[in-house]
Amino acid sequence: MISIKDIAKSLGVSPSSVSIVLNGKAKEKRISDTLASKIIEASERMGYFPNQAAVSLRTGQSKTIGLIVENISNNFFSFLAKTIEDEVRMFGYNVVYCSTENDAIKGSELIQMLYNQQVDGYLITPALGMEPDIKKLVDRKKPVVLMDRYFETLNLPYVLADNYKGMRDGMEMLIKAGYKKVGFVTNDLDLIQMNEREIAYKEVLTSAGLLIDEKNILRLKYGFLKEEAVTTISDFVKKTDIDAIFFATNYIGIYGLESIRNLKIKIKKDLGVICFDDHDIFSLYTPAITVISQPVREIAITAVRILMGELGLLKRAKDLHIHLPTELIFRNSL
Amino acid sequence: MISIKDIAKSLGVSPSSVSIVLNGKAKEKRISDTLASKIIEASERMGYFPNQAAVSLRTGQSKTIGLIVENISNNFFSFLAKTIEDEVRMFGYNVVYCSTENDAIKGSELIQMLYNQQVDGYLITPALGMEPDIKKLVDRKKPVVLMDRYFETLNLPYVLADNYKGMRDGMEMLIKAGYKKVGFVTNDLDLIQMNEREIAYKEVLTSAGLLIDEKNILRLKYGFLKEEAVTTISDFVKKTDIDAIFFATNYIGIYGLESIRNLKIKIKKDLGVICFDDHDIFSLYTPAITVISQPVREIAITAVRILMGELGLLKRAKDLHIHLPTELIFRNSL
DNA sequence: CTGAAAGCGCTTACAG
DNA sequence: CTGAAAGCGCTTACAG
Repeated sequence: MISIKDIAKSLGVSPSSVSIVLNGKAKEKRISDTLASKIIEASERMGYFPNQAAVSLRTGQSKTIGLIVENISNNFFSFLAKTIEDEVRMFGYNVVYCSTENDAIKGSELIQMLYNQQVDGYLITPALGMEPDIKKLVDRKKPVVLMDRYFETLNLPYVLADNYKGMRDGMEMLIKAGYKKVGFVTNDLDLIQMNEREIAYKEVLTSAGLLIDEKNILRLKYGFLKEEAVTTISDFVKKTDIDAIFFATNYIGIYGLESIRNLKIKIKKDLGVICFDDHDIFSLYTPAITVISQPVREIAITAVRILMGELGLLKRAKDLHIHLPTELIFRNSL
Repeated sequence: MISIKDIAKSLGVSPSSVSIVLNGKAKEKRISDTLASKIIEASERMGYFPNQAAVSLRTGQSKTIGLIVENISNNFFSFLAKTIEDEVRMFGYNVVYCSTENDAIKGSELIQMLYNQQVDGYLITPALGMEPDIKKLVDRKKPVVLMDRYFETLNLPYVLADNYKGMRDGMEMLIKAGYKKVGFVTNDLDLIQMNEREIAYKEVLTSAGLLIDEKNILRLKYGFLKEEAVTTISDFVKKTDIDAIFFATNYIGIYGLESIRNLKIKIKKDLGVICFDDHDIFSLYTPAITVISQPVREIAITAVRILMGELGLLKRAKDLHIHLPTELIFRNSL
């Protein structure tokens, strides 16, 4: 590994001059143009690249972002991860990813690990219970941007879909289409984005003059295996008399499609189906499933932009609490 | 941030003793038990965590693995990433991910970036043309394990599915089921795993006494947008008289299903369908699609095990060229 | 059994 | 306009 010292020695100048020039501060520090160009030429010829560990130790900047998601293998999060990667790369940043699996203990360890690694900023889709650890980060002046969900008690930047409005859109369309008994299948996590969807579900029912029947709401245990989930949804559909079903997330919707298929129920004719969050499966399924699509790409881009603002690489955003509009994609399931 | 010096000062001992104890070398360096336990107690009480940048600079070990995939947002790779994350975490490692998008120029930059970041080891699904950059890594004594594909000219550890055998299995089943004109839709990347699939496709045809008709092979341009791919496959199906179609990857298969649906062709009755690599969509589709499933989890686990061997954290593997068996999952499309 | 010192590669305040 | 020196936080060879 060739170092600044090597370049300095080969040119008979001091390492500090080399450092200054390579950091683009030649003008500022009034290094002569001749010396500057000699240094640049030599560094290229010798194939010099800075040792990030040394830079990091010295400056406290690692040029690395920590990305904490629920599960990197999940569609939504891996797509988020890809956009984040592309966006931060434009600022010269790498990203370290971690999956919490919605476990606060694990999330806490991951934050500690990223902290030790000296990551410069954090993009987090927090699990319930990670609040204190995230607060600690903020206390230590680390920039944090939350995605997909947030804590009402923590005044932090966040970016997510407008879950309330998106859910309202979907529900209103169901009501307008004449459905009267809409089932809702969600998970049992007390996360803000899920809660907002549920609130909208209930509000639309109420304002349409329909009753909220708790029996029509199914809360799937998070961490259910596929088979358990599919069976539970089947049982739920069988024992209620709903005429439409709203799946609160795409993975729940995928399980739900399997349940419905197993029950040999005809989608649209026997049961209207709609899902929050799109997925390749939904457009390919027969019939294609109507969804509320989340602006995943925009969530990632916006979160990165805010984070770069906090890191001083971009103008600081004024608005730090962002709800991005969802899109109702009408297909063939209602 | 509290440092080793702070602990040393608070205890009135030297920083070296603290370092030795915290690295578990108390016995080896014959530090007294009393001092050792005092140091451990203090470090916990004060909430000490090592600054990884400093450790990295000093030891040359960053405790970070570089993961280079084709595209982190793709199902196969994000699942790979999740397993890798879990596996390396057990050794105290983090992982930085990058997507090449099958672009060698980008891949080259990413490798340089990871190298500067001082990652300890590399897990790479290489794009065509990354050979020289990977070779440079090896020359610099960096452990590298290739996944999903490899270079025949580079004697490096690799782990992938047994593409040849998997494809044979699928083709033999098609032949046995009586199909005579099997179409093959692949991409135009000259990657080893794709080549092996094509070789097996041709060999089975030949040994079944059937002709290889180049018109029955479609090579989709990598980077095709969804619409282009769907249309191209539709045109291909229309102008050939194939009785079955073998999709060479899951994303091609997903496009293909859409093409077939657009053409209003009946799967199984009019056209047998099989795909290399499974996906949620295939089991949910009507009819469910028969696939050759890759052992993604095992690929990740094995690759990590080999890498940890190279890093000296595990017994070094003897066998460094691993072809893992695929599984034929028979469903309803033939 | 323990401490002082050197050094990993870099940046920056300071001196000239 | 340029260089020598200090120091980021750690580890390790060396001295005692």
